[in-house]
Amino acid sequence: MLLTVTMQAHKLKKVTMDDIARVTGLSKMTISRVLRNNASVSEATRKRVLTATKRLNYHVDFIARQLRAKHTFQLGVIAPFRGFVGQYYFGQILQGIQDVLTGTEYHIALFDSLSEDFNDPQKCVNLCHERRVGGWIVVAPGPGERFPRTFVNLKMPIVVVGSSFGRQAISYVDVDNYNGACAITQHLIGLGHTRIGFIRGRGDRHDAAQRELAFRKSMAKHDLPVVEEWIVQGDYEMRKAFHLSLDLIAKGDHPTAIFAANDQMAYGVIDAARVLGLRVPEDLSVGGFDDIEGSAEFVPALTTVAQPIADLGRVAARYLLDVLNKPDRLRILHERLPTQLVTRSSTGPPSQEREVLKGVPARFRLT
Amino acid sequence: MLLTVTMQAHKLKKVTMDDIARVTGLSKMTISRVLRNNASVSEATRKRVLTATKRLNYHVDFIARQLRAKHTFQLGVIAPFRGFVGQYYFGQILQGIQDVLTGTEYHIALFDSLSEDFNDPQKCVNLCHERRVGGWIVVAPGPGERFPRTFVNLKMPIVVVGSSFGRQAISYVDVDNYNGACAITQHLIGLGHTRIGFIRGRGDRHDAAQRELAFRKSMAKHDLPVVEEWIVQGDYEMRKAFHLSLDLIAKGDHPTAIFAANDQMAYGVIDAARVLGLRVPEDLSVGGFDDIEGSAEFVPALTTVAQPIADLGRVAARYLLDVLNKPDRLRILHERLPTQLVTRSSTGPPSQEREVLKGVPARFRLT
DNA sequence: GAAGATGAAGTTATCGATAACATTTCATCC
DNA sequence: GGATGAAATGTTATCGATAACTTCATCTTC
Repeated sequence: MLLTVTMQAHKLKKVTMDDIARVTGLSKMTISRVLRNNASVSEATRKRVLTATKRLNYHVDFIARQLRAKHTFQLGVIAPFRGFVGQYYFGQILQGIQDVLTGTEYHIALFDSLSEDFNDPQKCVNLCHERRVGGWIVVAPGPGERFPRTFVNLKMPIVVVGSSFGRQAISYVDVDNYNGACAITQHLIGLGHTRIGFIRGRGDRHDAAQRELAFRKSMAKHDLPVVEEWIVQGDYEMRKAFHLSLDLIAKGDHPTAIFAANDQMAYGVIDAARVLGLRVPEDLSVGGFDDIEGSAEFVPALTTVAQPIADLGRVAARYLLDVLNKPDRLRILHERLPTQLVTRSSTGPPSQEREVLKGVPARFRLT
Repeated sequence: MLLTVTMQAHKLKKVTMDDIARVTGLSKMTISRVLRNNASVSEATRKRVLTATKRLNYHVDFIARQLRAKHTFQLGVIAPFRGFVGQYYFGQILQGIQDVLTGTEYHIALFDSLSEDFNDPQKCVNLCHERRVGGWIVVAPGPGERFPRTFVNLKMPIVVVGSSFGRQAISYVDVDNYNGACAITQHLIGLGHTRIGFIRGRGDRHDAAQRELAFRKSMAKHDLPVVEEWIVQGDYEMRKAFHLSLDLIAKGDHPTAIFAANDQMAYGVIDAARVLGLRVPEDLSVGGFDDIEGSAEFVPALTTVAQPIADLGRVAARYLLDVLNKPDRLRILHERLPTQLVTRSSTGPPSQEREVLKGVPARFRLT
């Protein structure tokens, strides 16, 4: 339904500083001084100006101010819209960024990293020059994305969140995936598990690789064998992990513990275990990574690795504001925030009895 | 780790039109005409200008252009960061908006509706005046939020997504919650169910109310009794629905079908059924609403109501661009996009046997 | 009481692009 | 060949705020 209303739309005859100047009999500059609150103005005129400002309903025009300041008081946040925005992880980062920006004059401009604007090198350069944001926060870029490097070349302040770029001259903040994954693997080993499976995250992701590496190293450190067919390729989604786990568990000889590279997949594993009649953690311990919303209330409550996701956003935003305030020197930030092992009820010592059976209950066994 | 590199940071000595004009021996205005591609310029000068433009690596300054155009070529998207951004629903809407904006000069500025900027009336007016966005898209405002009205009063182009504002002079796009909920209720009734439970969405949400109303009316239309203790208050989250369902089903006398007001809650219901040993759909049919990612692959595949969520964003963005292009008349948009019933395997005819038993298997029964 | 310091304003130029108007050029037509 | 007008280009003013400089009055200080 589309009503056409006869009505003057949004026609701004904006009140400007000139108007205030005329009304008060002062000069435009004095008005500016009062409003910016930064130079010597007598108390009397200050009052006079503020009164007029209120009476005429004056508001600064940011665009004009920006033209002088030469940037827009915005931070550009670049994230992959498809499959990422709309996830808990992204929401938390955004929240963290906003936390820092609240109370400053800065706001968020949001861009889709999957759009042509970033993947066509020419367009990318244009965008970067034309949209005069103060700095860029790139969220979870894949390893194939080249635009962060372009931005650096153009001398734009930039910080990457949730992907490490090694020792390159690109700033980043990430969580410490490696040590987090070590912690949970060692937790499982400490409980007495020797037969541990691993469900990988998306193949193209840096964090997935880190978590796997940590798993392997931790196993090796304790002289435990890594069974290659118990390491399967997931995609960070619950469904895939569910089906993978059905296969994995249904094999006569299955692990007593599974470390899924994120919580979503851990849910899938538990779901599969339940379908096959295995109890968690008595028959199968399951560990996750992320500690997403709901993992604490999940039944069974999930043992996982908590990431300070919102802090990623906070650190990134603070870094950029800092760079913008002191643009004389460009500091490069390489930071990995510590994670924390959260022990709940989805993991426990392996049941000796089950270990002997080495398989699913007979009624579920594939023949 | 914070390295301090001695390096000149982002110091723009921008190339301007004046530079191009000087180099080519033309006037600034001609340069502008070539670049904006809109007036008569000879092919020769056009080439000359474009060459120089490339050679000097010139890029328009959006801020300056904005100052003349009197707006920022941005659409302001306002959404509740806490608990909403980071959800599938939000991601889809954003994607839809971006779809429309891609190829235009417009970009997205993102604001948190929960921040003081919008809830303090004074700050809200300031923000609205100062950030010169072309128009505002307000995503899923609660019924208590007053700022959409403020924006309308200030004559700002605005459109609300995912909440209806009745016949007020505020534009909105929403899905047709009412008819969608009717469809799935009738589907259950059509299968032969007469004992149907309902799990409500969040109490303060308009869509939750609509879905409940539709459920009640549909039941009444078929002369079926609405059992009040089978209508329980959920919160759109899986966990709550899980626990509510445990209680609901564990009562000796339980419904043969449950309509959960969204898919997340439907998952919770199914989970509870599984824990209590009920088969879905043989012992309990479960219907959802939303058709979120994963509902098709869920086991059992979920019968639900598909919403064209991304279309909400598309319609909203298109409406705003339209208003901005023809600002002479303000059109008011009231649109409810149709939903579609998706029949999958989580619903089926009630089992006669179960109906007689009217309860959970004896071993689970509370005594 | 004169020189200099301080405070409170005003003036001018500028950020970079573009609308509105003005001018020049040149082809076309009776 | 002079009138006509469209095409191609130039000039000026403007968007709104602010930095940098200037002016003027008042206040110190020896």
